[in-house]
Amino acid sequence: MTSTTERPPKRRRDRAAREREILEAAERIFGERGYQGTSMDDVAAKVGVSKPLIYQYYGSKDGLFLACLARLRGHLLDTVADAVMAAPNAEDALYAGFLAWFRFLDEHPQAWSVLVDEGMLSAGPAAAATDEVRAAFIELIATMVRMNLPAGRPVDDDEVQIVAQSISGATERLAIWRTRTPTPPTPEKVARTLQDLLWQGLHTIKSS
Amino acid sequence: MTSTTERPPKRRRDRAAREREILEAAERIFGERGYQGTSMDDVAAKVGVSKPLIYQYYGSKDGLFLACLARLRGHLLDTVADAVMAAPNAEDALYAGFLAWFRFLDEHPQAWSVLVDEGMLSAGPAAAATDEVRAAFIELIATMVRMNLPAGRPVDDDEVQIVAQSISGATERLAIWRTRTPTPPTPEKVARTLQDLLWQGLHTIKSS
DNA sequence: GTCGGAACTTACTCGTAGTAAGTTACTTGG
DNA sequence: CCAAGTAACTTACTACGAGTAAGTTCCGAC
Repeated sequence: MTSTTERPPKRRRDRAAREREILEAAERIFGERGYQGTSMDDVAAKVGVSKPLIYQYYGSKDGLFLACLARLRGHLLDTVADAVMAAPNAEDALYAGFLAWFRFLDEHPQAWSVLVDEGMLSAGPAAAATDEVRAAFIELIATMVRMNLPAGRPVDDDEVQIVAQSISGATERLAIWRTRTPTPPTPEKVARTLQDLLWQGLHTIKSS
Repeated sequence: MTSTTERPPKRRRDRAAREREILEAAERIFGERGYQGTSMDDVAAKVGVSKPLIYQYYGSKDGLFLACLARLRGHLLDTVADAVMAAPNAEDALYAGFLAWFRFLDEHPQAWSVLVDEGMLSAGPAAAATDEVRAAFIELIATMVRMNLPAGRPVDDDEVQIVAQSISGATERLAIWRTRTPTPPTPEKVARTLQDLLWQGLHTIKSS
């Protein structure tokens, strides 16, 4: 007999638990299919919950994506910043930062595509959020670049910006390229080559 | 009297003329609002034509976007390649290539956003097309890099790829940054700084 | 003229973001 | 134990944009 009390599979959970559950599913699906390729119905189905609940908790698709981003952003930034700060000098810091970046993205491929590769939007809050992550990195790089220069001398800020933007763009593109190449060079190789490419040139930044 | 013959504003045109008209409108609107922000109804309304006609001529939204891309791609590639080829030596070629790139994008801002900044998609033919443009540039850069190296010596292809990808990423990010900065440095300044940053390091590429 | 094809439209389908309004289960005071 | 009260959750929509089926209108050739 189909007893009326036979419904134990998934009961109500409190808000915090459900939010975590939703966030986890969203990270997976966004990572697999990208922002555009993911529908809110997909996420709802995966969690086993109805769509409006997700809207109640996260407000919008952008809001959900943003929440996924926030975690990754912190994790990635910390990893790279720690590596940079632990290095004994500027030359090593440059290499260590690159290495940490490429290693992290190797080890968290779905994080990667959520953050940069697929997630890009033309406009809206999600794009703003990825830009924030980028801006934070660029600031980190600019700081490193200044550290590398003769102390006390004033510096051409435009040149620092140009260099920092270049490095950010280069590392991002390299990361994308590595995911799309069947047998990419190791993180060590890429970091080493990039360091070689940039190290000499970093001394050419002029005073302002 | 509202005479029945008072309808001269827009008559039928032959296919080629309409296609050009649609393409022109699409380039403008894609340039202003990005790929995602543009609807086929918008384009149809702008031209003063119904949506299915656009589908008949261009097949899909991707197809229309692709057609916009094709023109720009050729124009931009030619401009940069010409500048590179006209330079007397590798050092000047590097600078000339950067300069041509930044100048072109300064002079065709809407072209720019269609091509790289806003147009990015997660998947589909449009993304493939922008990737093709990028791939063409990377090949051009790789060729330049090889030219810059001692002739006859075998070269580490991984390192050339890493360097070419880096340069491509750097120039793209710099272009985006310049459009978003109120008073960006001149193309000359950016090209000069980038050249200084990279020139020394380009000699560190190793034999394979 | 009338026939044939190219140019063009109306009126849909389908999928997905987002919402209004209601229903069900848990909790807490009496 | 019971009756609110509220948090968790659902059904059943709207709105809008991509893409299509099936036609209608104009123009040129014979």
